[in-house]
Amino acid sequence: MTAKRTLQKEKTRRLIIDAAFRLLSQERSFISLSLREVTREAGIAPTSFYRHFSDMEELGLTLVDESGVALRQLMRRARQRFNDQGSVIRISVETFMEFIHSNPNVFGLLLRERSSSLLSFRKAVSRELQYFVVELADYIEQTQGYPSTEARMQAEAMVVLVFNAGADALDCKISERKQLTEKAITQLRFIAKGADEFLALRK
Amino acid sequence: MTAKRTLQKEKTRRLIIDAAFRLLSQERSFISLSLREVTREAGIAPTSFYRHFSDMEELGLTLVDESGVALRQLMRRARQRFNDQGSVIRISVETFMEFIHSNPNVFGLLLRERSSSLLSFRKAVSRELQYFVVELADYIEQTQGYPSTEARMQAEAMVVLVFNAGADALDCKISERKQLTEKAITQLRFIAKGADEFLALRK
DNA sequence: CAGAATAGCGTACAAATGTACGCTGAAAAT
DNA sequence: ATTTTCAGCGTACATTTGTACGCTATTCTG
Repeated sequence: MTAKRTLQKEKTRRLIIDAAFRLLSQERSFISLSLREVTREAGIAPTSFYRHFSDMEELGLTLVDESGVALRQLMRRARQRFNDQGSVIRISVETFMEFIHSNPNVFGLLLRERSSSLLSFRKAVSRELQYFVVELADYIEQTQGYPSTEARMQAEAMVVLVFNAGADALDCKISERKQLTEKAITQLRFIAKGADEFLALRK
Repeated sequence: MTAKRTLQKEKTRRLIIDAAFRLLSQERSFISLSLREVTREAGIAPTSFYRHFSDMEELGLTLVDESGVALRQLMRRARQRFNDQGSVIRISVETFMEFIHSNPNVFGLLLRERSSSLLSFRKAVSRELQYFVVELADYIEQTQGYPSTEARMQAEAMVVLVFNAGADALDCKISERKQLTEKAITQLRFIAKGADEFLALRK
């Protein structure tokens, strides 16, 4: 058995990851973090970092990945609510906004690294966003009976708009977030109605 | 008179600004540029930088500003084309895509600093984007007769989507850009049609 | 239990950074 | 003509960075 060691290693790895997230939360982009800074915050020696990640890039990709997991959990939660109550659009947007409110650092990471200077980061974020898009497109395809191309376009537009609203939400007073949410909802309704009309005309 | 000196100073200032743009063009975010790097590229001594900017931040804001000017010029060009030919949406998107193609560094700056870790940068980019939004909202208000709130929302959604398509365009092969453009156009048409329907129902 | 493996540490070093300080020569002001 | 101004430079220094190297103590393997 190799239990104790593996466990301890996992623990230190978590220290590093959590330290990085903590540093990110305070208005800093991942690229601006230094290896030493992260290890300092984690309470380990700089060189110990290499026992867990070969690179700051590797750590960054791990963070993006973890953020993606958090987002997917959110999606599931939102989908459950569809069945119970309210409009799809409203529930989706509101769930997303709640997520941003309670995980600003996680969302902030995805937001910033979406246009990172490192291609690998951009690709990683883009991949995470695709989960969102695909899920939503499937939903649209099934409930509205749209062709998949159009469903995909609609879903993509919606995700982009919600993501953007989230970015605005991070910078504005919490009192203004409600308004921001309503704006996003209206914009998504534009799209939903527009796609509907668009397809009707094509028949 | 104080002509010769002022002129020379202006010239060096341009050297700095152009050097920064040049460095940005090659897949680097502004934050990652160092003062020394910029002066090296500009061919001046590091300390000379301070004769022109107190800060790298001040230089960055200048770059955003100059990019904004370039964008506004673009808007004017697009508006002229409205009168001649084609649909508003198609012309707008295509003009934008052309801009990105011929000024990837300028667009890249705005794209990345939109979610910069410096609040001042985010505000600056946001301000530049507002010009776009206001112009478009006015156009919609006048040609379609929408209430200004809805026109604004529609314009904002459109700008966000086009901007996003631009981001994708930077990363994909040029052969795929045409497709990306068509997708954006379809998405904007969703919005246009949707807003129309939305307002019709409210009457 | 003896020996191998390895997580984490401390030391060390070269490279790069921002910027303080004082100088110089040319342009501007007097 | 003399003095003042000031853009640009060179030197200098304290910080910070990434990471190579070897040691130690603990855990795992046989």
